[in-house]
Amino acid sequence: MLLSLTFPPKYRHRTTTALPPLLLKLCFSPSTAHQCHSLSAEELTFPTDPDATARLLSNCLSSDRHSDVLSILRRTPPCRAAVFYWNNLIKRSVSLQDQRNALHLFDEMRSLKWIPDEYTYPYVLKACGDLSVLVTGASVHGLALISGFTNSNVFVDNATIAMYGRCGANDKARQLFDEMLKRGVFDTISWNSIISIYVQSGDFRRALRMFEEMVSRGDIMLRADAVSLVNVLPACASAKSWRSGMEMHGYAIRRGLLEDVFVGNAIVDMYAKCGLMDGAKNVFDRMEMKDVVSWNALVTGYSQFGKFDDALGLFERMREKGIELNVVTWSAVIAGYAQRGLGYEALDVFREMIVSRSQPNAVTLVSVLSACAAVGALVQGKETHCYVIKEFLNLKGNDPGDEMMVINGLIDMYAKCKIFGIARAMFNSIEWKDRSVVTWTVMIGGYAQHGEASDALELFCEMVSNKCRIMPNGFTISCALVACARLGALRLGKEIHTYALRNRYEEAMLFISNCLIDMYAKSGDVDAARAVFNNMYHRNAVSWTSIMTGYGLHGRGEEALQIFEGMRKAGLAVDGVTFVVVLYACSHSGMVGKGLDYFNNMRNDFGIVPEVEHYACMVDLLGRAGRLNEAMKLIKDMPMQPNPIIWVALLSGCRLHGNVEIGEHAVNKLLELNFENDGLYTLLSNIYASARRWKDAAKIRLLMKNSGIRKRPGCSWVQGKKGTATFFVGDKSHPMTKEIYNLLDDLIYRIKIMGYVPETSFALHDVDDEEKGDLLLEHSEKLALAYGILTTAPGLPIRITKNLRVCGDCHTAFTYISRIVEHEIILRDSSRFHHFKNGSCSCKGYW
DNA sequence: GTAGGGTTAG
Repeated sequence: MLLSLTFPPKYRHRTTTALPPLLLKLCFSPSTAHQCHSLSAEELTFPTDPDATARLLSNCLSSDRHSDVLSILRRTPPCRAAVFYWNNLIKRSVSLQDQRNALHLFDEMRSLKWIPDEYTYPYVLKACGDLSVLVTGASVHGLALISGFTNSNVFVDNATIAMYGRCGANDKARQLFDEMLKRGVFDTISWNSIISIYVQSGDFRRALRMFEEMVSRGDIMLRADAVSLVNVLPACASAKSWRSGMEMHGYAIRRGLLEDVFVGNAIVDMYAKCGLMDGAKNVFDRMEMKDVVSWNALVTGYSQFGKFDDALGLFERMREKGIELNVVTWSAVIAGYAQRGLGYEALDVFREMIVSRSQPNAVTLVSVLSACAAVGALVQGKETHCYVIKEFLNLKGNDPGDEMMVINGLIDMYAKCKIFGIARAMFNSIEWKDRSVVTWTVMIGGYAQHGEASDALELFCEMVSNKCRIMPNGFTISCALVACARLGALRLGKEIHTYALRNRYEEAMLFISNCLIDMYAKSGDVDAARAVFNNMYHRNAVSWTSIMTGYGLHGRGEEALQIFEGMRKAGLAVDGVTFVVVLYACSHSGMVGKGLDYFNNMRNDFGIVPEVEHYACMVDLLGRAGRLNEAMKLIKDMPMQPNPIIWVALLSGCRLHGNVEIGEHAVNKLLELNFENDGLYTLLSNIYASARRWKDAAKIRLLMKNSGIRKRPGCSWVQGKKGTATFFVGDKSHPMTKEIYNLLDDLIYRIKIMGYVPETSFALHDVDDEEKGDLLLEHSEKLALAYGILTTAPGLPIRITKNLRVCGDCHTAFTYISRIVEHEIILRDSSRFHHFKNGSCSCKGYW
């Protein structure tokens, strides 16, 4: 129909039955001729005059009627002169990012017996490269080879190299490049292509070497141009080789290439990524032509090297100057806030972005979600989820990888807001094949960090099982180790340690090792933690503080302080966190004098102002040592408002030393702060019970009952040969219950002879002492110990973990029992580790 | 041919 409108009327009644001689000559096969004969009546209006066809094609092309061009080509017998029009259609398709269509056009033209020329191949090869279809690309390469274009036309060869590069066949690309070098037929583009391949595949060193070789050849015909620099500068940036970058900067000045805004931008970016912000700023200031990319490069440089204020200043200047902000600018600022944990500020910027009608993309949304995750802003996170559904997901032209990233961001956000139900449902709804390592990792990490450590490990095991066979990355390993640390899952932690060593996680080894230190220390084996620490190539402040915390946890304060001195000698910056750890180690080791010294001198000697956490450590330290009045005085003299942690620390001290008066004070303060939990009431009730104030203890229990607060049940677990056995108070569900209780009876009988007297105040119940002794017998840690003794080979340590603080009576009983069993008993409670051996405990009373 | 993003440790 269209055709009939565009044809000049004089051709209307001509038919194609009799082809003019020229066209006949150019017909390649009878089949095409046959097609010409089988046109419908309407289509018979097609011009038979080749000149008229050429004019018509030219007209259609110049008036952008591309579908008409195609229709005409389909009806025109193949001819060399008109291949140009096919090329044009293919080129257009490629530039419109419709690579599939480009390949279809190529197929169609060949099936119609047209012969592609030296201009066709580069476009088609580019389409193959963009689609990363190696097999198709190689067959196109083969066609070009038979047709005689390969090895004779530098454009086709360059395009072939680029195609192989995009398909990941770097060796093949290099082979072709080397052949071109041998023949002496190459140009700057050939070099740029091969260098670009190395940059894309992350082989920055080789890319830089190739660039140097290119420049040092001194070939007048082969000059590195703006494209070469723009190609290779990101390699300097990624490899952090600012020396090469500076040489390129010099080269750009010598060759007058700095005027190219792309080159200028690439140099600014190179300096910024190498952390040389002054260099970046200098180049930026001297650039005559700047665009939004120049600004963005500088803004992100400042943001990523901790100079976020400078980044924000630039952002403001951009706005003052009326520079049109693009999605990258907005995203960079949002991400900057999010990374610093300033989630609400990030959300404000996002709101502004929407108001200014900038269209957020995947990167923006991911940053916004990470902002929500950082501050646990569930409502805003859900709003963002709605936005994602309405404005982003299933949008035409979305990159599936981008969609996946946003979904990962959503899962992470829900998990960090502790909405595991939604997070897990989203995770489950993703098809197996679509789940990436990151998808698994955000889910595992979410569980691990927010108290669902066993779910984390279950998922981790599923991920690496034969069913899934997903290779965890460094992040995954770290998350799994965090979960092990939480559970004290030494056995699995060790397995993961071996796995990490076997599978070479070099680039993540700092993180993994730091997690390993923490895992070993929190699983009771601080010496293994120390071994990991000693074997590290690189250590950072976290490594030092982790091993210090480990020693602190185990009451090995002297060693912790030695580590602290080592850290200072190694020239590492000491910060507030370091001092929290130092004071913590002192308090768990009863080193009151040392702790006071450090606390009193930290401001003068290290310039660190004590914050509320440091005061909490001091209250804990004095409280554990029974110096409760001093602790009270410290709280009174604090320059800031005491927070619940301070009062809980004081209350624990009161429990340990039976101080009713100060304990009541602490509880009142906690209630004023609306801090209520089961632990608080249990502590107070314990304090009353130990002072034999049964009525008050009963009152508290009644209060708990009436206000619906239930004491979290004590729960202990022990790692046996056949996995982990868990015990609650009075638990009789274990298959070995009979043996366990028999052994306990026997042990208690024997330690009573040695002088053990049940400390009945720890049984909350208001019953006579004989019966209380029985209730004490049923404490979960005692059950776990008996099970441990029954299932552990003599000489090996028994590792028990308790969810709450260990009970005082159990502590005494364990001390006695450690004299008669051939095991070291390592008990981890919610506060610290106790190593019972030969009738003494490592905590030396400071528990 | 340049700029931005998700998951890890004290």
